[in-house]
Amino acid sequence: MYTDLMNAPRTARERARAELTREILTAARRQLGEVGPSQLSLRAVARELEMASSAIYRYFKSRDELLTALILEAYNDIGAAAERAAERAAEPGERWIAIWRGVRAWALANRHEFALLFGTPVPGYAAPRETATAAGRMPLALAAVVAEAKAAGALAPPPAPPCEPALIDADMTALLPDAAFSADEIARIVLAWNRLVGIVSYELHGHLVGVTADDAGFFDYTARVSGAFTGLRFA
Amino acid sequence: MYTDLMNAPRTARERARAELTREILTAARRQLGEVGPSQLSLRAVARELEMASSAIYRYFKSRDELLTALILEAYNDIGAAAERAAERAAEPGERWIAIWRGVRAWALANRHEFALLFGTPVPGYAAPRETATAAGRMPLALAAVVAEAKAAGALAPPPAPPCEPALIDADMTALLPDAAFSADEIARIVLAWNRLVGIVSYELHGHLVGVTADDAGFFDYTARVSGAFTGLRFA
DNA sequence: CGAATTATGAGAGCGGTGCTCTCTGAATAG
DNA sequence: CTATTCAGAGAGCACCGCTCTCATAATTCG
Repeated sequence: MYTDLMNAPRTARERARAELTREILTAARRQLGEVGPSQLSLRAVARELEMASSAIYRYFKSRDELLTALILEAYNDIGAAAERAAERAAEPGERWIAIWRGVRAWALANRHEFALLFGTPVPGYAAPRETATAAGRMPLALAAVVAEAKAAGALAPPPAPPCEPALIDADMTALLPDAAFSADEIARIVLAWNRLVGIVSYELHGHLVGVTADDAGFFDYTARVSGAFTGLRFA
Repeated sequence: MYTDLMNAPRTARERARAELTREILTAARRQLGEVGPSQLSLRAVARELEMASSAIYRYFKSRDELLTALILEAYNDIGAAAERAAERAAEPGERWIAIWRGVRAWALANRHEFALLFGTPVPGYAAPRETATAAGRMPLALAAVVAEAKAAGALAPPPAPPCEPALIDADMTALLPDAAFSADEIARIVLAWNRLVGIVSYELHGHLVGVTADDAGFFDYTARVSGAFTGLRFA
């Protein structure tokens, strides 16, 4: 089910299958953008594609599986947005801000996808193995900036109490290769990542109305403060 | 609709109405705890109460209104948990940690309610006026600790770039009365509040699996780091 | 008190959902 | 050419939110 589209289809049937799978996915994504995850209806997707609703089940064995596929796409999408933003600036501090702004812009333009990734998990959903790498792209973009600063010797010493190494998963240190991050540095990157999606979620969900007066400005402030906390220096 | 239960009912009808409204609410909350917001079904609540599903609509004119009532309850609940936790410690640093732990404990024990408050907003929901004060109780408990430290002259100067006053809503400064907080101090409290629900959300949604090795320990680290960022001093 | 009004509950019904099953026809494999 | 696999359609099940009508009970008013 939801067979990998990249394995070159040979027969006409396989080609048609791959094509229709993509069509279902793009139609679903379109509708997701309009009505949000909870309202996304398999039957509506089938209607848009002018096929029987039962036929969809030949391609995705449940609504949850369709949503999972969309989650994977969205993770790659927001990760790509972060990576693209990172390329638009050279100096670590500027790169950091660029990534933050890029992620926020993506989230504002794709709020339902963002909700799908970081909002309430869909009930029947369990993250498959492949999701992890896609999900890691965005935080890895942040980590790369810190690694760059560290390599240049421009990483400021941590201000507050340090994080004990035992609190960080061993897989995590292994996942960040070249930089040889300390546990404390990893912890700060994790917190920065958490802060980024946290503040965007707050803005998207309306928790900041009557609190902040300038969402974009407060976001930039948050980005700088969070970067400084991670050890970056700003102009 | 969803008439205030506190206005003393006089006639038998009003008494019965108030009673049944409460029964619906508690049944709904029970089911919410089991299946989560998205799966909460008005018909199932009606079945549990052995009444026709259509009769529920005499008390809540839609599923969204029922959810709104549950949101209000949950906001007060988590706020009360924070306030109770605050009372269990005297010194500001300990109070801060106590509140954080209290909120986390509440969230772990009421994950679906927590999702209702800080997860993806329910589609048809628009926060009514009364919700604001209930929603403010938890962050206000945090602010109170900072105010206490400030009054005692024990608030450390801010480490990183300050927040410009223009970024904070005027209503917000007016809402925090006695403490005469600066915009920068408010911004830090807002960020601490955002961090608290952000890190709990990450833990609840599984974004920390394979990242942290000890959720409770990492949470405590986050609480300390966040407190220090806000200006508190820890032993 | 009796009549008029109002609030409440039950039931049927509408259009929607996810999902399963069976049946038919077309593409593939041997 | 035949046997098998696979894609699609349709009917149907159980559930959902919500609306409407109708009868009955509680309240208010003359």
